[in-house]
Amino acid sequence: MSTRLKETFNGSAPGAPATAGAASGTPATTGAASDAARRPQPDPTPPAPAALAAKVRTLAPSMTRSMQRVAETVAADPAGCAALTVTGLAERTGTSEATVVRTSRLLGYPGYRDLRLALAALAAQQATGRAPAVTADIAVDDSLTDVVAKLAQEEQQCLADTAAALDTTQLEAAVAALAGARRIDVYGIGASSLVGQDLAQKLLRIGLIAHAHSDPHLAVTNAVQMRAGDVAVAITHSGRTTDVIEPLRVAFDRGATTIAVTGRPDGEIASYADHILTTSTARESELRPAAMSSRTSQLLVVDCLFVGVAQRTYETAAPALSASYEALAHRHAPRPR
Amino acid sequence: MSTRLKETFNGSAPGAPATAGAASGTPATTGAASDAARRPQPDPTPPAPAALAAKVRTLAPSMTRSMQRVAETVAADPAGCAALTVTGLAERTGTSEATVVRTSRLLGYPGYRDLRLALAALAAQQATGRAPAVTADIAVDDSLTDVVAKLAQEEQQCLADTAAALDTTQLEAAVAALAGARRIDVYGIGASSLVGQDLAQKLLRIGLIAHAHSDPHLAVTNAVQMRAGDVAVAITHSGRTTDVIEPLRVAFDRGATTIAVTGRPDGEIASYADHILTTSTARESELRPAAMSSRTSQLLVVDCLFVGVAQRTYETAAPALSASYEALAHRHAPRPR
DNA sequence: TCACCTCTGAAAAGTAATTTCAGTCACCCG
DNA sequence: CGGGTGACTGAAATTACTTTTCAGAGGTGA
Repeated sequence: MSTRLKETFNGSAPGAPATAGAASGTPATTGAASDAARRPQPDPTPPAPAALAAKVRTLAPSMTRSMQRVAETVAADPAGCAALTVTGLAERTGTSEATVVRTSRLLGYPGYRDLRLALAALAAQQATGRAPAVTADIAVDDSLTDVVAKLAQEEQQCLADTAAALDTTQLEAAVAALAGARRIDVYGIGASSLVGQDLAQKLLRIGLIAHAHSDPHLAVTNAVQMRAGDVAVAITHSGRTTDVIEPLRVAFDRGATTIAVTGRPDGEIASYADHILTTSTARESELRPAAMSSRTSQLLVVDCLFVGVAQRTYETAAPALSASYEALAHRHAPRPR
Repeated sequence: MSTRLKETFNGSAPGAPATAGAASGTPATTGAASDAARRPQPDPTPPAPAALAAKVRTLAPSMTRSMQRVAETVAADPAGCAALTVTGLAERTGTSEATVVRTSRLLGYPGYRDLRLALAALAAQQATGRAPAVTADIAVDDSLTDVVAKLAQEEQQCLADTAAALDTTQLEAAVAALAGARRIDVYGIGASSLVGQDLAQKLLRIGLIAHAHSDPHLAVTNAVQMRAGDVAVAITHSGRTTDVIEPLRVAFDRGATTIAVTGRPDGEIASYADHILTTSTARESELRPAAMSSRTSQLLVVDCLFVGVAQRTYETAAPALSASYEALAHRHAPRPR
């Protein structure tokens, strides 16, 4: 059958011998025209996406021995072959460049370049497909690559859980209280102390009077000063950290509005909280103590509080934000490069 | 291979006195000298797999305008760009072939050919992967429900980007250094200070001697005491916070092993870091300053460091972890219910 | 304003892909 | 059994694409 294409692909009819440049652009002779006309489809298949192995099997019978070698090599190790040039692949399969190109054509690509691209794509698909859920606990002998993947995965899950479980009504109330507060105290101990400082830093940045306390004694001392119109925020994952509950109780008794950010909305701390924001907890393992996921979760809640407050005090918050940015500029070395 | 590329920017190597040196290093410090001597490796970046969008964001600030155009085009439409030749992409972005090649290099590939391969791979992943994830900026009039959803979404993305872009080799080296450290100093200012404290807290928990400094003067004072066998960690998103660079430089000069956790691996801080861990940067908007995403990213890196160290010192870490847990038990109110 | 320095793209140089072409081999027919 | 025929193959020539070089444009600081 004439389908046995004359190696040449574009309409360079044998009519014009040698013929340098003219080939592509020239409208051409009758011979070329009819050739083009009779070239309905070089190959009915569009650049195959990922069903390459199947295609190789289908087409194998119509291939010559050398071409089969190329096709099989390619199907067996897409990733490896994608890294090779024509010459490289020719060598690896013990054939010539011409054969590689011919194989590429037979498989439905315009040339080797495109086969190579498809190979890279295929390799990527295989790679992602082969990476199933990494839900397993982090083990002592996990590679660092695994550790990174698992940690990222777990924290992402934690964020999703927290967002889904967060009570918008409570959040709304908490934001309103913060936005109108005369002064804000934040209580947190240990890991939660950092979250508290983060909140206080952010609120300060938009012009609110906020202070984070991690010293239980000082916290209580300060709490005594609180009164109606003030807001106290307590952050504790367990919901029963006495050193944090105590100042919140004091502030509550003094008439301040109290907010609890906790993973145990039924804990003792709930008794003294006007608004409760629940953080979620991920499974924890030996190497991944609760502190990690609770922190992630708490920070998301804190960010939500901050953005909410910033929205409601936009008139003052926006200028304050850019001002604090400007003020820090000179603490940085001159632009590199 | 033999083609020793000429235009190689390899400015990535901090030592290159050509550009960076002229600009910032002019004051002629001892740092520059020891720096050149101890320069770790020419290009720490392996061909990124799929973290391309993140990488573009990270590197964008250090790119010229035309390069940014190329990088953005490529990040926005990997599939489309994979089909283009250098010339095609140059035309599409209104630049020249040279610029496209330069951009490819900056992104960590040997040349355009390889970037194109990676693009094809990325496109394939995206195609099989999930929906494009629509992330609009947070607006002033968004409802709190929207705010929660958007924040959670963005932080998740940030985690994924960070994990994908994290250089395992660097991480491995950093973990090894920390695990064997005689003492560990952590430098961080502002928002990064909290991350630093988090790291120090965690390391303390597993029996290492770690201290976080947020006072620049005290940090330098402490850095002077560092010597070989000690490890200094600096955390700065911008990579050019002088108050953090300074103590790291001092520790570096004293012979300590230095680690930088930064969003700008090409920043000045790179000159004094034996190991660089790159955090990724999310788009930032007015209501969501860079601090938020950088913090999320930094914390993931810190967690990875911690888990890595805990694995390598498991014999002592495991008992230490449970011991600290026990020790805190009495600070909690009796179990509710 | 001038000197300097970086960025940029046009074009040269180089590398990889494609096509040509002639040699080889197997098969088939006389 | 021998000669002819046609298909397969790889070396070499050609073409397409990529990379490097280089000089001018545009900006910046003195």
